[in-house]
Amino acid sequence: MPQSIRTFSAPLIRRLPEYHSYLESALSQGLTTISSTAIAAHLNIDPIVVRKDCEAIGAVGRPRIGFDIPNLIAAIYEYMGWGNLDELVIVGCGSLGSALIGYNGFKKRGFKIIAGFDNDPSKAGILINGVSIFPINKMVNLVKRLHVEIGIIAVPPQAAQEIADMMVEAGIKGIWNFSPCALKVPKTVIVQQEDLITSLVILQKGMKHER
Amino acid sequence: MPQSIRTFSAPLIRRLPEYHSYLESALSQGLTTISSTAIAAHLNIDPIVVRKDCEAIGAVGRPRIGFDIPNLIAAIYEYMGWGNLDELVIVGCGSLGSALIGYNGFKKRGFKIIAGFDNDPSKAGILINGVSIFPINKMVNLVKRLHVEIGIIAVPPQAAQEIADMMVEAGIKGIWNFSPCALKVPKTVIVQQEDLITSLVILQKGMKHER
DNA sequence: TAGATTGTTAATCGATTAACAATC
DNA sequence: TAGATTGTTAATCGATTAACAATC
Repeated sequence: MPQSIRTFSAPLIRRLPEYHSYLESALSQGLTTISSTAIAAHLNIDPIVVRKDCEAIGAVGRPRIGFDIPNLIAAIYEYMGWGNLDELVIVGCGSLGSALIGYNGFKKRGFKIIAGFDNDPSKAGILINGVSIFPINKMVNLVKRLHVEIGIIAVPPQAAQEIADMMVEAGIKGIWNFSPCALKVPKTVIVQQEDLITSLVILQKGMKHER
Repeated sequence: MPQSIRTFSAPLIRRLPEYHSYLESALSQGLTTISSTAIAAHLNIDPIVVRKDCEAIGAVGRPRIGFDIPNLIAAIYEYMGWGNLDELVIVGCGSLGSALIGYNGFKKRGFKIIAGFDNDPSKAGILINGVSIFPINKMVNLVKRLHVEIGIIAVPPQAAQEIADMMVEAGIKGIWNFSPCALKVPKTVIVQQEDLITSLVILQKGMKHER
């Protein structure tokens, strides 16, 4: 089945890395096959979900035996696109921005922050975790020239829309927005809102609901 | 309608703060009422969604006129619980943990980080953004004594399960987990997984889907 | 009144869960 | 063979979208 007609589903994308990490550990323990039941038990979810997800990414198992672990790992790796490298730029190099630049998890998943931008002139020219920081007025040209398609916004909310406009002008197609504010962008540009506090409220509400 | 039988829905919780921020700006421009259509147009969503959400939080509008802005703001404030103060502790004060401790957005939404813990002895006793950092072996007692119910985990993945176990022992009921790994906890404890890279992959997949 | 907007009931859609036949 | 597990089809559930009567 060609990639293009596979369905795209956020819950699936969230679960696959969890399967992957468990499969890696199972493989390192010498196992070669595993049942959906076993994966599900370890992750505390329903086995049917695991079977459905395997089906969605095109992995096939064998009745009575389960799934071949290396195959399943490869299918997840392929579906998640961890083999391709995607380059990112980030605008806003305060404490959150710096933490993102310093985060090691990007590389393993096929992402690389190639430049940072900040409106504080004293930051221009410095390196954070090996990434060069530029003044913000260099952003549009640099992004155009390097054909970067994903931009991270980690600036105060009042500055976020202006940065988003610049990113759109620079040809960015996807914005990962850490500012708690709605951005106006053309329909061709996708915004992934990362409102940390909202996640925390969802946790809090979930706790009250549970009680 | 009492709080307890209102439905709990994550998408709703995500949208309400966006309404709130727009309502605040409309109010500061001297408006006193607003239609769901106007809110929806500004946020690029369907007006029906806005009306449904208003209904869910118990706000009532008037045909032809719309919703009273102060009332709607109050209803959101109440539903989100921004008036109550919830105390948090954080374990792991590296760059991500420090960025969270330094983040200003908690206060406005009724959250406060009251202590940080780290296994690096050189950090014991220091202040980050006014928050005291303690050695990790003080965590269980302090959390028990202060009856803190929410814990943040911002440690490397290989240490996350151990910290989660300690938190459960300390009586924590909700864990906000920034480590990319599944945690095993009793059913009475809720884990909100905050896998940053997964959000980025969802953005990336959305872009490919769009194209 | 006329018409814009709410509130409500029904339809759609997607994801999860259930049931069960196929298969090794 | 017997039985565990897959693969598939159907049912459920919740959220979104649509339709429309009520109302100011």
